This record gives sequence, structure tokens and C-alpha cells, in this order.
Amino acid sequence: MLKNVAVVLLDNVAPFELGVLCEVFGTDRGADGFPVYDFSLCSLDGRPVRARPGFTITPTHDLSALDDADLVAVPAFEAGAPGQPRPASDTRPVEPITSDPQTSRELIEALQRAEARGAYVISVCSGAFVLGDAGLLDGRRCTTHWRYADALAARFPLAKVDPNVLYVADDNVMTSAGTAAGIDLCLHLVRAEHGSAIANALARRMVVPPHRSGGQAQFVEAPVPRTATAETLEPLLEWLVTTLDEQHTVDSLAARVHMSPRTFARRFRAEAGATPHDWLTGQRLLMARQLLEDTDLAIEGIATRCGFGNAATLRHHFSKRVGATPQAYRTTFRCDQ
DNA sequence: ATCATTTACCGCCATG
DNA sequence: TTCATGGCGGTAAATG
Repeated sequence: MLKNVAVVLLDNVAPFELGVLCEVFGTDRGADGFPVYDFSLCSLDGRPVRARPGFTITPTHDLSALDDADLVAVPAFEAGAPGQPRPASDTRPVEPITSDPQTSRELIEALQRAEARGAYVISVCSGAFVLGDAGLLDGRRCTTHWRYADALAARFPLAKVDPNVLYVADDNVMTSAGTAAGIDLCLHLVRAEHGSAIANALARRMVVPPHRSGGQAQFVEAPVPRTATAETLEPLLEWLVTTLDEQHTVDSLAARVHMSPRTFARRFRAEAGATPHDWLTGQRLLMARQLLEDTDLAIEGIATRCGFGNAATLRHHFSKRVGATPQAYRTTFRCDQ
């Protein structure tokens, strides 16, 4: 059970990324039925650190708090002197800093202990470099902000860096892309720990989209109208989520929007960030999770309602993407009213 | 778990 | 020339 959350604070911490962690895990919404966490902000020695824009943050703990944590989160730390914005004319590659003396031996060992005992260890943006310094990315799939992806791969050759996803969950080690993708990762975690209902409610509270899957591209190219009759697939997507129980094929969808299947598939990927079938499966699984939590429908019935031909197909995709069987998921998250 | 069949995906390339 | 299009075929994945 996720209860104790510790955030690592180093100098030059990026406030937005830190803020995401504070918002999700450090805000007490217990009065509204949300989970409440023991939340600690941990600097190396317990003394204040300077945030990237130059202001000072007073931590609540030192590194020793990491040893009690179920979740250790590392926000981003950016290069440059605090309070010195990077001039637009500076086109040199961005260098995240996380190496000595910031990433101390004590921090590295604390992260390793956390990972070893099965605690979640997550990073936002360039926080991935700290995880890398601790050796936690070796042999693992991971990601970071697209600007740092090359640098991360170069610095940690054993890490399998995927530069084009929002976040990656590899066992208990999770990494996310730039800034806002940290929200998606946190919601993913909340969803895994507490279920869809709470994750969706939290997303609503934070006024962000309830679910962006980790595999979604960091870039979703905006459809720039080149002709006067510019089309967007948005209406199609809206219609699709209301007809998930029906059978949809690339051909039928292409016909619906008057495109060739090839062009449709290409446009879909560019706009939605996933292939048509992948996207559909993702939406169907979201619906399945909801039904598993909210109803007592048999798995077979849920499969039918969500557009999976049969229960076997639902189980197949559910296990693969959610990491649990539908039945186990229901047992964990079905509200006992 | 395994298999045969269908479907989806994507690189390639010709077309307008 | 550049660009979106869309047909083709090999391969991967989904389906039942």
C-alpha cells in the first residue's frame, strides 16, 4: 500500500516538476475521500536548497527519510546558476546536471536500497539522470525530456531510452518525460495503486485529462490546416469512445472519414499519438477498468460491452497493459459501497 | 499453450 | 522542388 512518499531535493530543482509531486502526493484531500500520504521533502543534509529560479525551499527532512518511503520521487534539476535564465540565443545542447557533488554517495545508496526493497523509484524529466547515477536504469526501459534523451542514452549506455513516450514504468522504476508528463506518470501510479475511480477523480480535481497512456508520443503534432477544408479526427475520436462496443476496423473508420486506409492510419498516428488499433485498445481497457470497479458484470459481459470479442481477448490485453488479471483488478479496486 | 487465419502496421515508391 | 496521398508487400500482432 502506497503511504509514505519522499521527494529528493537538490539545488537547482525545477519548481514545476517538484510542484507536480507536491500536488499529487503532498496535498491532503482526505476530506474528499482521496488517499492521504506521509509526504516528505528531503535534501541531502536537511538544509534549504535553491530552486532553479533562485528562491529557497526549506525541506522537511534529510535523506534518512528515504528509508521509510514506499515511493521515492526525483524531480528535475537543471543546469546553470539559479536565477539565470538561459538566453534564447544559446543553442548549445542543454546539459542537465546531476553528477558530483550533487548526486552524493549517500543519495545513490538510499535510492538503491529503496529500489531493492521494492519501493517505487520515479523521476520527472531530467531527474532520470539521478536514477541513472544510482544504476537503476541499467537494463531498463526509461525516458526523459526529449531534449535530454540523447544525453541520457550517452551517459548510461545500458539504459534503454525511449525518447518518444510520456512515461515508462519498468517494474518499480518509472521515468517520465518533460514537465507535464510527470502528471501523467503520477496519475498512472495512483491508478495502479488506488484504481481508476480515484485516479479519474483526482484528474478532474487537478483539471487535467484523466488518462494519457505512457506510450503516447511526446509530440502530438497539431493539425495545421493547409487547406480551407481542414479536417481533424477529433469528432471521430469522440464518436469512437461512445461506440467502443462496436467492431471497428481501419478500413471502416477510413471510409467513415472519407480517406484511404493508408492516409487514415497515417493521420491518426500523427494526431492521436497512437495507431488506430492501439488507441482503441487503450480506450476499451479504460472502459473495462471502470466497469470492473463499478459493476458486478461478468468478465464476459464486460468484454462484450467494451468491444473485445470475448473474455479471452480482454484478459490478454488487460494483463499485458495493466499488469493484472481483470479478476484480480476487480478484487483490489471494487468499492464495497 | 498452440495454431491457422485475419488484420494492422509501416517502409517504400509512384502519382499528382 | 516539395508535399500529401494512397497502393503494395513484408512482417508483426491480434483473433478465435
